[in-house]
Formats: sequence, structure tokens, C-alpha cells
Amino acid sequence: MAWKGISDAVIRRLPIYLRVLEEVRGKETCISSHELGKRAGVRPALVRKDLAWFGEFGKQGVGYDVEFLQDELRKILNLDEPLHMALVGVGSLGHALARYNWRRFKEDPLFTIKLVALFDIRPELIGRDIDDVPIYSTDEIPRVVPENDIRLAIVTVPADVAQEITDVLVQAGVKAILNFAPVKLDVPKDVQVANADLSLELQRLAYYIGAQHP
Amino acid sequence: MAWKGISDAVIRRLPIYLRVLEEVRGKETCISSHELGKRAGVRPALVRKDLAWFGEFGKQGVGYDVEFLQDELRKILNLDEPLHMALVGVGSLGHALARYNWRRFKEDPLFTIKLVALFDIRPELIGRDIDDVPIYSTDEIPRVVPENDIRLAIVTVPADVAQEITDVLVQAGVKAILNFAPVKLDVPKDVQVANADLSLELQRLAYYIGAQHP
DNA sequence: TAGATTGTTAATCGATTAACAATC
DNA sequence: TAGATTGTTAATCGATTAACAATC
Repeated sequence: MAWKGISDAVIRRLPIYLRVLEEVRGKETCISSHELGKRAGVRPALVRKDLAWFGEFGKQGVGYDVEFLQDELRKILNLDEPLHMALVGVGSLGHALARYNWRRFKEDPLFTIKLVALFDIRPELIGRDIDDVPIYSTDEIPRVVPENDIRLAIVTVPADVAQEITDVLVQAGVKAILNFAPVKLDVPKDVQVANADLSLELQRLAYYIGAQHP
Repeated sequence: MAWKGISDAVIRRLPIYLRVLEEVRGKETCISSHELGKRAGVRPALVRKDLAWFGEFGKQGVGYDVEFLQDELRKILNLDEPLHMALVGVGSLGHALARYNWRRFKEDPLFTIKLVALFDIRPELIGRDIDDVPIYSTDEIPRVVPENDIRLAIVTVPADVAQEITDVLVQAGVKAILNFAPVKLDVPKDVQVANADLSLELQRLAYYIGAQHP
């Protein structure tokens, strides 16, 4: 689905709501913005405002139908159909994430993000697979990405080649990147990057240590 | 060091500035807010405002002394002295992060966050080590954490035990947690949590796929 | 019906940006 | 000195919260 001009702050909360709905599903058929907010760590007014951007999903005096809202949120987030993902850089972190994602996908039928290709530069890895996901040469990105309709990629390559790999991925049609390399990636405006920069997070956390910060 | 009431939005940018300074160091002795901002992806006015919270580090007409500013930022972030960290949950992700962090620490003398203990529940792992960092039983957290002055922890345990482990860590004196488990952790106000929730990030990215979002 | 809860508007809060006097 | 750039104030922008009429 496609909405325009909705703030990323809103979009970030939708997957959190989705997680709460998944927890609640089966136990309750209906949930109020108050309850949903409490479990998500968000004020009820903000829950209602967030949802109202996309439609009128609730009933006054009652709340939101859990399954209905879940379906709607999944449509909004493009999680109602399989989404093909690649991972570039099968080092120890890449390897771990490949296995992690695969397990997630196997266990949860609602997790539609499917890892379909791995890429690495090392010849000894190419042609092998991890949990049935094949490892290709990075040279093959321009062929394999379009062929498999891959739109999403995880980047776990060393910092010094991250930009280069990103350019190739974007050129091949990737629209969103989860970046673990400690670099700010330059991408066209129609490509989204989420940074999972562990060093930055750890350095930030360090600030809150040592003193009695409230 | 201890400052009060400074927004987390500001703190999050300091490690980014620090990274830029590290890149520039040796090449330039001085850097302007304009140049620092350009490399960090932040407007110059905001760079100056961020730094001004902590002191007057610049010189009019000149800019900021690179090494001096680096030192100051490192003091502010508590990165001027070693900081001991633990990792709980030596699964494939935990294992990868343990190796990653260790390498980072070895290679970069300025990276002072030191991984000193690993914890897991599986008997076959206990007593072994990863790159010389010993694996203890999770039962040992209450003893090992204070003994090693561990203030920071990475949590890579399954979701259903993450809260329980967190409670034990906090009880033992941990002040900041980098959480990879897909759960919202409840902690006292004086403990900071940074979430590295990959599922949430991937689901967010999914939103930006499929339509021509600007 | 009476109580509860939505969707929405207006008020508040906080963060970013623009502008500029001070000064190196 | 003249040009450049800081630290800081005021203006703007955007996001959150509070309040409430509508209505199930």
C-alpha cells in the first residue's frame, strides 16, 4: 500500500503495535487504545492518532478488533505478502543473522520477510548454502537480485566496502537496506536505510554510565 | 562525567561526531561545524548547538581543534577509560557479536569498551571461552558482574527469558543494556536500554517498499 | 439508556533551523 | 584589517498530549 507524507516516527511504532496484537490474539478479540498503548509503551492518544492516519479501524465504546487491526497493519507495512531479502557479507555476524532470520521465518507463519540469497566475495563460500539459502558471489548481485525480485538487503560487509556494495545493490533494484557497517551510506531518496550500528549504540550507552542520570 | 537534562537526541549524535573526528584526525588539525556537520549528516547550526551544551570548544573564525574536541567528547561519553561489558546468551548471534566486539577492541586502541564476560545456560559451553573471554553460567551473574565491575551488557537470549535475565543483570549492578531480544524490557529509571530489534527494523523497512515513497 | 472509547481538534512541548553579534 | 566561524537567541517546525463531541 502507499501513503504519502506520513512521518517515520509513526511508521516505527506500527511494528510494535503489530507485536502486541500478535501477543493478544486468541486471548482477546478486542483491544482499546489504552491497553494497546500500555503494552506498546505509547500513550493511548498517540495510538489512536497513529492509526487514524490510515483509516477508521476502531469502534467507539468498544476499541479495535484485534484480528482486523492486525490484518490492516500488515497491509500497511507490506507484510501481507512475501518479501524477498538478500544478505551481503557472510562473516560471523552475517552468518548468525542468516540463521536467525531463517529460524524466525520457519517458526512464525506471519513473518513474510524471506531470506532468499546470500552474497560473499570469498571463493570458498560461494556455491555453499546456509539453511538452504545459497551463497553467491557478490559479482552476481546484478543478476540474482532482479531475478529473485529482491527488494530488501542486509549489509554485513566491512566498512570500507559497504558503500560500494550498497551502490551495486541499489543499482540492482534494492529499495531498503539494513546496514550493520559502521558507515553512513549514501543512497538515492527512494531507498531507505536503517542503521544497526552497534558501536554507536554502545558509545551512546556509555554516556549513561558512571553518573546518576535520571 | 555527569550532565543533567541533556536530550538523548543530542547524545545520539555525539558518537557520530566522534567517528568523523577519528576519520579526519591526522589529515586536519581543525574542523568547522560546517565540515563536521557535512560528514556527520547534521546541519552546522545543530553541531554547534550540540557541542555548546557541554562547553565552549571552538574558536571563532577557526573552528574546532580535532584532537581536543575528540578528547572532550570521549570524556563526555565516558569513553576516556575502560568500560567493562558482559554478553548474555552465546547463541549464534551472541557468538558473532562476541567475536565482532573483540576484534573491534583489538584493532582500535580508542575503543575502550571491553568485553570481559560471557554468560550462557548451556552446560557444554560453560568453562569454555571465545577469543579469551570466558563463558560463565548465568547463575554466576550476581558474582561475576560486581567482581569485574561490569556496567554494560549485551542481551542475546531468547525472548521468553530476556526480562528475567535483565532483572538479574540490573540487580547485579548493570547500568546499560543493548537488547537484541524482541521484547520491551522493564528496567528502573537509572538503567538505560538500547534496542537492536532486527524484526522491528525489517518490518519498518518493508513499509518503504512497493510504493514510490519520497 | 449509561458507560466506554473512538477520531479529531486545539494546546503544548521539544527539537531544529536561521540569523547575527561577538571575536578569533 | 577582513574574512570566517563560533555561541546564542529567536523563529520555525514537527511531534505529542489533552480534551471532547460523536457514537457504539
